[in-house]
Amino acid sequence: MRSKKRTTIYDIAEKLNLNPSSVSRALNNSSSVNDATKKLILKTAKELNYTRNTLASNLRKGHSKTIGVVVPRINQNFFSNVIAGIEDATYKQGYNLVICQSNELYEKEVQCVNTLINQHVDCVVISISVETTDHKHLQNILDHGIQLIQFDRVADELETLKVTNDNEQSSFEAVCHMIKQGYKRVALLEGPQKLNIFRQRKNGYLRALEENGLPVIQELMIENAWTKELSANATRQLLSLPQPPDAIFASTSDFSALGVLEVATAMTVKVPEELGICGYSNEDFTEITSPSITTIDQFSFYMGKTVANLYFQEMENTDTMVVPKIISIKPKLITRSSTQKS
Amino acid sequence: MRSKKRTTIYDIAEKLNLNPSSVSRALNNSSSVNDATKKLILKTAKELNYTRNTLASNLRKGHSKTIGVVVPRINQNFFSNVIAGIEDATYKQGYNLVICQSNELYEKEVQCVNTLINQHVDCVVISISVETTDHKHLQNILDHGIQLIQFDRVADELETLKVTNDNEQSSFEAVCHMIKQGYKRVALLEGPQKLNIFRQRKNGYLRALEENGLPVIQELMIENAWTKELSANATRQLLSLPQPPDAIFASTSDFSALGVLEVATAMTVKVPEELGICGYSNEDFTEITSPSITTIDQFSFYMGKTVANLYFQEMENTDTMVVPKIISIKPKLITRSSTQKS
DNA sequence: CATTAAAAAGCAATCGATTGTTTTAATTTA
DNA sequence: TAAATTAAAACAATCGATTGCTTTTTAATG
Repeated sequence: MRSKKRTTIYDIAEKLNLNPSSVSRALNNSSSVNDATKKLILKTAKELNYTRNTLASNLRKGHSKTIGVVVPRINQNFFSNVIAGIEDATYKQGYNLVICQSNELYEKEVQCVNTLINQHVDCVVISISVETTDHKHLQNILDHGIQLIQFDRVADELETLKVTNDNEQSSFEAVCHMIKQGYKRVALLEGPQKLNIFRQRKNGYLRALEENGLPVIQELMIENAWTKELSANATRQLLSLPQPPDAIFASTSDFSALGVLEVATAMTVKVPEELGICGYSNEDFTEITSPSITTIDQFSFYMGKTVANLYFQEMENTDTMVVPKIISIKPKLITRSSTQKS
Repeated sequence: MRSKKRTTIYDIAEKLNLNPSSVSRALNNSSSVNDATKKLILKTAKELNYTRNTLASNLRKGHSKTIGVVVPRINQNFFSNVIAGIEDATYKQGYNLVICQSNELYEKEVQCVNTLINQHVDCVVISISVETTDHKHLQNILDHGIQLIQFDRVADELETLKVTNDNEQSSFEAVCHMIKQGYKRVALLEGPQKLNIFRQRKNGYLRALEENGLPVIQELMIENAWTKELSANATRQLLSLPQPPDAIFASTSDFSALGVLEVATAMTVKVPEELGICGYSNEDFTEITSPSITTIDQFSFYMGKTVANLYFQEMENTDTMVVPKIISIKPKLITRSSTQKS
């Protein structure tokens, strides 16, 4: 099994009494090979079951036609959709994807990045882990002359190509929507503020309160409620307040929103009449809970495509300097029953 | 950006007035390099920001330390979990993953496979598309001396390493469970019978009927109901029958089960009292529908790990022949409200 | 028919790391 | 101190494809 030798251009050359270079050119459809011999070479290649050794080819050519992707978790809806989007776009260009997951661990993220650098990928696409505050490893990518595109969770300090969601604006709109529905005490479940996306969402929330002339109430803002369980706990705490909120913006995820909904139901607090709920991400299940959950769609698949296309675009300006560029995608508020107070 | 030249072992050698071979050996911690020089080389390598060119290394070594994965869709819970499992296991061994998606298209699947062969991956892990009936491309993998592992949706005819779910048994148990709950007319929503997994599930269904002395009723078995929409249609059709079923086994997926549930609710058919529902896959949402949906857990993450470990195991028997081997994982029935008739 | 231009094929270096073999240097033994 | 042994480093070929340059062959032109 493992010792089977593969056909190379030398084998083809030898069989046809030609020079390997001609074989190579023929296989690359160069015009400096006679059509007849070209046909002959192609035929023989097929006969001998030849396939190009991409390793050798890329080594010679100086690139790998490979894009490395690092995400916290592959099996998370948002990320797997982004990856699917990237794959969709890169595949057409003959590029391959090498996927790594950091598992939200800084150490593993650094390892992943190093592996990708070793692999000589042409580009690294990354969404950083929650633990990541230091960016030496990202700088290292750049130092190796490798293109770097950050998406979603990006390191603001590092000037690179970025594709982000406009978290601030979408959160603003979500909270405005809730206020317009008549909710007056809107609570916020925050994610780790280390991550810029969660800071932005908080800012959107604050701006919405402000623009609607509502006070900012500290006890209605719960830090680090970014899992279903943490959100459930937070909800219990919030609903037991002397002055409980009449709405909760689970800015971290739909899973958090789900946690809220479950606790509310358990405590016989009526949603949406007594409590409005808004999540984030538009997971499939938000449509089918009862009541269905208002949320924000991030266009994850499209985001992936955007990332890929950004790379190909930048590829083309060979000689010009790389200018840090940020593409911001505007997420869409999906209003559902969980916020239909009226 | 793109013209930045990377440090090679030659650069290090030149700087230290040594031979590249010594540098290489030092970096590989060979014993035939003096400890002092080894340290010096390592230090210089770090200074010059050296990283090994895996392309060159692999070319020389004759392998790529890369595993190619082909799945119908990356962003499908089951598959992304399997991939996460594979990644988890392979990462530790210093292997990389190249991921492709066939989008359920035969043509694209063939293309993916060819790319992976070109890439000289060490192993291809595949779950075939719904369109795939022909297996030349898989044979081709073998012919190139590349290890091949099929999982979940496998081509029975091709003798390779396989990791599968025991679909027959789990379906049998699911239907038995429903019958035990008192359901007497259990309908079946089938997937495309081209795929062996769907054939097996049907067999399990049939065996359950037989062993419980229930008749097989043709009009209760609906072909090709493998999306939410198709299942919804099928359900409408089933529930309008003069003698409608009192339970539906949506053997294709939980999404199908969801379709069933929605139609039942719309038609004011009470679940589980008047209609039992069982899905397949244990998607997250099955827990939170009302009622929650009985389903079957496939241990997808574990399945991925199993695939990876199978490869590493087989790696070790260098000289022995590869014996076709099948690892069958027993899925687990998760009983929930949607089948609690009593 | 000789000369020139163009087409086709061959030659050889290159990408960067690895590794079997040889040479040199250092150390040990007689 | 010379010979033998061992350690360390140098040399050179190799993996397979690509590509600039040279040579050979063929076709075209005057």
